[in-house]
Amino acid sequence: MPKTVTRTYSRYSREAISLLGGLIRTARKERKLSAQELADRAGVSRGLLQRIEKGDLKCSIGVVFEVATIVGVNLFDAEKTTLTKHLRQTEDKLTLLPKSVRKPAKAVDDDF
Amino acid sequence: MPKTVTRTYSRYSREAISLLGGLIRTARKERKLSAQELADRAGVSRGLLQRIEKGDLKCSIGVVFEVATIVGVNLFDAEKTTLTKHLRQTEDKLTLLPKSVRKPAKAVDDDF
DNA sequence: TTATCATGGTCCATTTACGAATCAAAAGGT
DNA sequence: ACCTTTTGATTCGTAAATGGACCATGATAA
Repeated sequence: MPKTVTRTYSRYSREAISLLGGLIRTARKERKLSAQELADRAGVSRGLLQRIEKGDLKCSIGVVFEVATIVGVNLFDAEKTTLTKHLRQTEDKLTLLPKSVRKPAKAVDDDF
Repeated sequence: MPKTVTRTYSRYSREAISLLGGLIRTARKERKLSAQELADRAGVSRGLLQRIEKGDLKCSIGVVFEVATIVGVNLFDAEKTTLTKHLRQTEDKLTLLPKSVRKPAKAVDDDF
């Protein structure tokens, strides 16, 4: 018998993704797009779009973001700061941090 | 021969997800977690975490959000307004909108 | 009311993502 | 310098996601 993978998700993750799906659905209707139309524009099946709008945790993030972008729901509001700028900043920050994370071997002498 | 699905993504989607991965990686290192440790906590393999941090568009959104949540990267900052509140608001908005989207059959007389 | 279209759900075939194991290389502590 | 551990990158088998077709129901325009 095949073993089934059961993932656990935090309440926050579930709610956040559910909210995202709701925002997408709302935005779609406000723009008067049928599910099929939006699905076509995003290059996905209508069934998948349904799951996205329902907040299905197992949809690929690329597809979800793509659909969201099409109807104008942006996670990172690129108002003041552009996304690319953020990207660079993140990279910069990473070069400052140690490249590999490592625990001290034993107890250090700051333990009293 | 099996036909291969090739998706197209907008620049925004790619950059946003890439940024998200970078934020996760930065947060992980700041918290001095090894990739293996974070992967364990999230219940995913180290390989998958690598792809997430790299900004792989094909990872499931649930897993990405879960990892992000663990290291403290929140998409919707639940500061002032809680997520649940937003959820309710979205639902309310949906009930106001027409339940199905439909184009008018012919030309309406508001075209002059 | 009626005809039309959007939506929701299910089933199946196929593609794909994911976990596990492995290896090489780089990095950091001592 | 040495040794340990993190990281990056493969490969492969299996479980899961996705598309497509289908049907039933619901909603809306005429």
